Amino acid sequence: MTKSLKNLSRSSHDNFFERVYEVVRLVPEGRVTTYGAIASFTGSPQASRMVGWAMHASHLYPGHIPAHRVVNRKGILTGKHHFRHPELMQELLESEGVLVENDRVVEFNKLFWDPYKELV
DNA sequence: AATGTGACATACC
DNA sequence: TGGTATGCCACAT
Repeated sequence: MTKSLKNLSRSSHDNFFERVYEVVRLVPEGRVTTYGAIASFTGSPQASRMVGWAMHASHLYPGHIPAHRVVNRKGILTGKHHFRHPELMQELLESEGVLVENDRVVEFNKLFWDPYKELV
């Protein structure tokens, strides 16, 4: 993908992105959440693509954003190719105790961290 | 200024 | 069951 994203580094005013990052940062180790859940929770239920976009740009933002804990609604590691190397996402997850099999989080239903349920 | 393109999700053929 | 269309929003062209 050809997007340099360099301009994002100046966007300290990006509410949407920041709210996304805020939620992602709250995901505990050993748990995972989804693009859709974050989109809903941040007020734009249909902006899940933007959450993916935010993850892609997350390395340009201050602080640590555990982008590897965000998967799609089936628990598939759709974003793995955007890490430094394709297996890093899985490695990070497994280092937290999240097992991954065929690019899918094992027991995704149990490990799913729903902001609505957890952040009341 | 307008159009295309996504680490997605849903609704509807 | 499976492809297509669309919403969302930022960025590239």
